[in-house]
Amino acid sequence: MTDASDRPIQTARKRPVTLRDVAVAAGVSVATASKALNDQGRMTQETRTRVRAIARELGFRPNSLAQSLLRQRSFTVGLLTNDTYGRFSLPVMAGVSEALLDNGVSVFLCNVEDDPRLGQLHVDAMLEKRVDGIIASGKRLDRHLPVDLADLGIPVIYAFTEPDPNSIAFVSDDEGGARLAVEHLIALGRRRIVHVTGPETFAVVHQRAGAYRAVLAEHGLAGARVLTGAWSEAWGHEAVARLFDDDAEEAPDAVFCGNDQIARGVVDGLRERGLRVPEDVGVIGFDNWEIVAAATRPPLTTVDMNLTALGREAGLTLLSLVDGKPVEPGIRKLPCRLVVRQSCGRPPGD
Amino acid sequence: MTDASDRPIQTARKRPVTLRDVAVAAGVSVATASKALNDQGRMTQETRTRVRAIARELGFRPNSLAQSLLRQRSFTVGLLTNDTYGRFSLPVMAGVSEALLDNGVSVFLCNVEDDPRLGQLHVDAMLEKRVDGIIASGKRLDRHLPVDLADLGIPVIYAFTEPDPNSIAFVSDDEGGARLAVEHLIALGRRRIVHVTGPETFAVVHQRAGAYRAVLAEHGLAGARVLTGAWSEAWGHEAVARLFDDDAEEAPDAVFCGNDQIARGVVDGLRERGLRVPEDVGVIGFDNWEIVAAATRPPLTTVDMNLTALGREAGLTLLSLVDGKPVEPGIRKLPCRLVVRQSCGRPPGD
DNA sequence: CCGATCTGAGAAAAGGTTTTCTCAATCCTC
DNA sequence: GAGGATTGAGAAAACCTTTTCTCAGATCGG
Repeated sequence: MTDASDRPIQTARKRPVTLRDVAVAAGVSVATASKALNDQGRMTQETRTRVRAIARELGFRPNSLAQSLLRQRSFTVGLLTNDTYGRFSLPVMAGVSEALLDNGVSVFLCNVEDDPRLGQLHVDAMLEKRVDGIIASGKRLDRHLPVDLADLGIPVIYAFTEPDPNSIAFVSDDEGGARLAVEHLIALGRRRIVHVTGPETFAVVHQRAGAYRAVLAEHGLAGARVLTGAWSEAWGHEAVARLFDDDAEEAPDAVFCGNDQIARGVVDGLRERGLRVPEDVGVIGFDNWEIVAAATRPPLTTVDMNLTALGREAGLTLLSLVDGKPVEPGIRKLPCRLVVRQSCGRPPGD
Repeated sequence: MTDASDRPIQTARKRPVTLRDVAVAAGVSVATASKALNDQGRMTQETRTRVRAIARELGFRPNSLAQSLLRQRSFTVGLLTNDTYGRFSLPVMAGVSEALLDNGVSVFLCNVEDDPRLGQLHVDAMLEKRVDGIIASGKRLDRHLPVDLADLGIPVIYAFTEPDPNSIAFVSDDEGGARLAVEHLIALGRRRIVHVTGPETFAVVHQRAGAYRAVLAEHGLAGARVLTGAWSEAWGHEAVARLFDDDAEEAPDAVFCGNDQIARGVVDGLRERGLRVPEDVGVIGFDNWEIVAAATRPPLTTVDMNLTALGREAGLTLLSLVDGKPVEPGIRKLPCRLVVRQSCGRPPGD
């Protein structure tokens, strides 16, 4: 077999066309070419259009490396997260990306797991690449990323993760979300509502449980009951056993769950006991994780934390900061949204 | 209330330390400073260590924009995907990122959905940022991204998505994966194995079904049966009804499912019929989507497509290409891996 | 002690773009 | 027609780093 040197082999990239090439082709100086393309400086309309036509023809793309070097601005930001499976940070990322794309800003995604060494590595890489700012995100509202982002010399925004003191952060309003859920159940006529949620080591567990108790109290309902466990289907399943096995006459008529997986376990557990959802027991989840919420039978009514909107706000705020506009430090809570499906029954008047 | 100008407000980023600053502080020229830091050129050891000490002291970080401009290499690549929820592309991304981080390369993540306009926008942005190369990924092996990546002038690698002709691609070996699954079931003594999978519009459905039939034939087993439907739990559930309602004496003793969600639906359906998994029926999934596979009761035995390894290979190959090394075009199939949990029973001798 | 070699370090160019400054030519006004 | 204003366009500096070239002084061999 001879050397198949005619076979197409991927290699050799062509030299990109520079402003100089355009200038030469148009018979003007690079300065004039630059001004023609940027609508700057003074020249005849003829020159301007000629340069532009040639630039288009040659497929000229300004080298953003050179621009960045000059402008001291890279039009690049870093998104740091420890949420490997993207459960929370991908929606945030979608929002950030959406907000920034329109401004010509690209996003470096860096997953640091929970490894400080990896975190430092990524932060160093971002700093060297001269990102204009950093958005820190995560999988938990009450845990720090394994890196210190203070005094980096560039703006930092926290989105859905534990912020540094005196920084700017966007988080979901978990109390508000819990209120939405419980008030929805009450509006549907449920009276014996229990709360099955995650481990007590999570701050949101307390926030939501507090709101749950407060709403019950506001409506004169006694018998608040909070069961904490894992964030898993198995725990939802087990919680049903605990709730419905002892005294059936006082059994709950609704379960407010700390996430959709627990809710799914609860629904499955109820069905195995011959209890109908939503006729006998209403179930409401949290997170609106489509893949779980929509696959549950019946599909879950749940609370959506609006993570994409949160990411969008974070992105826009970061841009303000990069532009030098002052922004008050503090934690902004963004409202949640109720997504009504079928696991609680139809709302009245619907 | 007076103007609280003493309140800490995020603004004003400090000017980064440049090589010039280091040189001045060390009393040498920038050329010498550069050489000192890069172990180049000739100078006394004393000068070298002094410059380095000062650089460290000042927290000097070379501006990678300037380096990139000079080296014609940005140490940046783009990862293009249309997999919004990251089901497939996040593991790929993890592998890519892992392979590149060690080489000082950062990754722009760009989600283009299925929108050609968005795709073009992202590709243009990447080209302007002078990425060294692009990795195209997706949620489906037999669909193109909504962008044309040919003739971009930079290397492109396809990972878990439909490649252009004559390009370089890494995909999972779905036939091999299916063989693993069916042979596993046969090794466990199952004889009446059916295949419940996704829509016929997917190429992988045919590939896997073909391998399934082939393995049955190789073992002298007749009665191959393929049921196609949606990639959903609901379909798995419904398939069980079709399979187990008609003639119970010839009911299957194993179900090979096209993905973990279908498998989950099958397991649930079987339980509702009083059939035990794995004692009465073995069930095997595909994808090894932890969140589904591990939450199923019993946990699913399933096929893992090794997407992270696939991403790593893609990343390393892209680097070779960027370094100018020639790489043969073609499609590389990477082997799948069987993940044994409990839904098929314990393998003999285990 | 003189020419050749070696050593340490700086000057300058390059990479691509933007912006300010400069300058020659043209136009206007009186 | 002379002086000033205006216009079109180019030269050069700046952004920051790397690398090649140059050069003065020191060292060495004879």
